[in-house]
Amino acid sequence: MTRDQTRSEPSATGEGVDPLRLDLQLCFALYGASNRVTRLYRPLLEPLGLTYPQYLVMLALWERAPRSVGDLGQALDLDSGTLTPLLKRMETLGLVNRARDPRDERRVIVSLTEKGADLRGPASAVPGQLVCRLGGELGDLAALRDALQTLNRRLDADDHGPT
Amino acid sequence: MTRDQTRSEPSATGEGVDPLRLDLQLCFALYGASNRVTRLYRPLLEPLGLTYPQYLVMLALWERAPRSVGDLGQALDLDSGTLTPLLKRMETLGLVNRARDPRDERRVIVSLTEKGADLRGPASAVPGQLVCRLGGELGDLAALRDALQTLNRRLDADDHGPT
DNA sequence: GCACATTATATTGCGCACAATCTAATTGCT
DNA sequence: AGCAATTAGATTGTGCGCAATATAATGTGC
Repeated sequence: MTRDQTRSEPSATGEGVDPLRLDLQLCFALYGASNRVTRLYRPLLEPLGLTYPQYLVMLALWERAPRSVGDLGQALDLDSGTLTPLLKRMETLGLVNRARDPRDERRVIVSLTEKGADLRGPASAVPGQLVCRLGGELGDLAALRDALQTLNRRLDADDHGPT
Repeated sequence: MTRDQTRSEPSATGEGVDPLRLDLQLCFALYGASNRVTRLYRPLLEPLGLTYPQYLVMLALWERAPRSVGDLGQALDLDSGTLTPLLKRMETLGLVNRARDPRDERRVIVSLTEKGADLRGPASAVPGQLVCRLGGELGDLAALRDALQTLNRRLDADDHGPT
C-alpha cells in the first residue's frame, strides 16, 4: 500500500479544467508569492533595520500618527498577539513610543519618535527598488494588485460567519 | 515635532498613477491575501489535524512518495529549517515516516504511513469547500492563479544574484 | 454605586519562515 | 588512499501570525 496511487494530470501549469485543483494552485501560488516577496524585501529593509511587517507598521504610521494599537491592527489586519511584541521590538529600536491614552486607559497610543519619522527619507527608495526587482509590466502588476484587493474585500465581507 | 506631517493622496484604492505606491499596494495585498487564505483553511483543516503548511506537505506526498526532504523543499519552496521541525511534528502525529536513505546517508526519505495515506479521502473534500469560500468567478480565480504563477516563476528566475 | 457585560490590550503557547551555523556523508582530485 | 570541496539535513535563534486566555478599564442597568 505504499504504492504511488498518485497522479491524475500533469498537475502544475495546466489549464484550469479541474476546479478541485484550483484551490491548491491558487492558494499555493499565493502562499509562495507572499513568502517570495517578503524575501525580496529583506535585503532592502535590512539596512533600515526593519522586517517587512515592521515596515508595514512604519508605513501606516507615516500615513497617520499617533494612532492606537487597535487602529493599526485594523489597518494591517493583524491582532494584538502579533502587534504587541512587534511594537515592543520597534520601541526597543527607538522607532516608536507606546503610551496609554489618558482619555481611555485601555488604549495604547503608538507614536513615531524623531528617529522613526526620520527613517521615512531612507525608506522612500525602497518602493522603487522593489518594483524593479518584481519585474514585469507595471500594468500587469497593477492588475494583480486589483485582483488581490478584490479577493481581500470579498473575504473580509464574508467571514461574519454563515451558520 | 510630533506633527502629522503625513498624507499626500487618498492612498487606498486609487488608480495606479503613482508607481511608488504600487509596491505597497501589491505587496500588502499579497501579504494580506496569504494571511486571509491561511485563516480560511484553518477551520477546514483543523478536523484533519493539519495546519496549512502541513496540508501542503501532504499534498506533495500524495502526489509522489516517498521523497526526500530536499525534494519537498524544492517543491514547496521551503528550507530545512522550516521543514525539519514540521516533518517531525507530522511524524509525531503518525502521518509520515522519516528514514535515512541507505544509498546516501545524508538524505532523509519521507514516506507516508497508512494513516497518512488514508487521510487523503477526508482531505478530498477540502478543495471544493475552499473554492466555495473563496467566492468569485472560477475564471477570475484561475486568472489570479496564472498571474501569481507568472510572478513566482519570474522571481525564481531572477534571484541568482545580479551583482 | 454596584454587579455585569463590553472593549482594548497583554500574555501564553504553538507553529511556521528563514538566516546562520554545524555536522556528517559523498564526491573529486591527485 | 587521502583530503578539500560540496551536498543534505539538523540546530539555533529571531520574528511573525494567531488562538485562547487573562487583565484591566469603561460603560450599563438597576
